[in-house]
Order: sequence, then structure tokens, then C-alpha cells
Amino acid sequence: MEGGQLGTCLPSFLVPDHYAFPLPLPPLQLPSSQPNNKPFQMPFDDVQEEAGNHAGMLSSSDHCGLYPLQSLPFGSSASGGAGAAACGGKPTAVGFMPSCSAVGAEEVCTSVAPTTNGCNESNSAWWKASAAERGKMKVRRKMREPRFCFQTRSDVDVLDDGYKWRKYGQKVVKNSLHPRSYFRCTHSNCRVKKRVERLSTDCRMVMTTYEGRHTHSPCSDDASSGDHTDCFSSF
DNA sequence: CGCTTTTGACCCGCGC
DNA sequence: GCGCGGGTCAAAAGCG
Repeated sequence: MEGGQLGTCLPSFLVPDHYAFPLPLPPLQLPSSQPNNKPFQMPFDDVQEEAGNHAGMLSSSDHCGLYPLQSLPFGSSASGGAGAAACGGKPTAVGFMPSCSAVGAEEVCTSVAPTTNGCNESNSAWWKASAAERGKMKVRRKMREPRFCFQTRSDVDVLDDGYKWRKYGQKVVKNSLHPRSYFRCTHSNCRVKKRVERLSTDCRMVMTTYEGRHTHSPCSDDASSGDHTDCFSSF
């Protein structure tokens, strides 16, 4: 079910060192048959504006396939047409902002669960909470995890980011032609979730949203991604 | 047989 | 308070 092989290039330059990134940035790799993939990322957090500024420094560094979404309408810093300029020469990215409005305006994370404490509530399968634990779930819902979202042009819905995911739900959302899929990291004590959805404006574009931080390296899950250790160690 | 996916139901937050 | 919509649960089915 996973997509193509992992990439080897990690855009660590996108991440401000003080920025509480939700998870090690996945070395996403799109199917090699899609040379024109132009994924772009968009950090979601209460420091997103700053993150955006950092991202703005690397407009020319697109060799890794990831680049910022400055055109997203978040905050006052988002200027409507900036995207076109920021993404100039990257036609696949420009023009998909529209439905991003739902995303861009969407979540701004307000709480960042401590990486370690975040998992101490746990059991190997925290989501299999008993009815008695539902109360905790409610609280958890309010406390949103840091999120990280990006879009890619790909034929496959789920990109292989080196982690192992289990699908736990799928839902048709309003104003979207395609259902949204919900995934959880299968690793013990890891609460990271991922949402995958194709844009209604362009079915080739896949919007992926990560929520939470991985408490492990992708290598521990998937031996095939062992050669990405170096990339992740930078985090 | 164990793990994953599917899918309808349920829960909860939010806007009106 | 009510309805809507998003997110999650959990049983059943599918798959290797």
C-alpha cells in the first residue's frame, strides 16, 4: 500500500532549528515515474509564520522536491499572490492553493505535546483505548499535536516516508471529491497520525498532513529505509 | 493466524 | 439547543 521507495534527500534546511517540528521530516520520495513531481511543504504550527520566513530563503533549493507554500493564506504574512512568485517556475505547485485554503486556514497548532511525555500514557496500542480511557481521548482531542502538511503530485495516495502506517479510517469530506484517509503509525508508543487526501481541484495532487512526532526513527520500522539514517540523524 | 483494510456508527467541537 | 461536519472506534472482511 505504501508508495514508492524512500528518497535520500532530506530537506533539513526547511526546518528552523528552534522550530518544534512535529516529526522528522520524511524523506519523501515520489514514484520515479513521476519526474515532474513538485511537492511542497507547509509547516503548521504557531510559529509557522517564522517557519515560512525561513523557508523563504530556499526558494532555489528545490532539488529535493520540497519547497515552501508561501502563498498559503495563513496569517497576515500570507500575501495572496506571493505563491506565484515563490513558486515561480514550478507550475505544479502554483495553482493549487485554492483548496489549500481549507488547509492553510485550517489548523494552527496550539499545543505541542512533549515528545517523550506524549508517549508515556501509553500502551503499545494507545488507540485501542477502553471505554474507561475515552476520557483521556477527549482531552487529547483538544490538545492538538503539531502538524505538518504538504502536497505532492503523485499517482499513489500514500507516499512511503519510511514509517509504517495503519489505516484506521476513511471519510468523505465536504467540498472534496475524494475521500480522506486516516493513518496511524504502527510503532509502539508512537502517536503520530497522518491524513491523506487528494485535492478536488486536481486529482493528481495529494495532500498529506502529519500530526504529532515520531518517537522512533523510520529505520526501526522498516529495514529497507536503513540508508536514511544519516538524513534523520540530523534531527 | 495475525495483521491490515474497510466501513458504518458514534462522538465531539463548533457555528448558528 | 440543534445540526453539521470532521475525526475515531471497532467489528467484519480481506490478505499474505
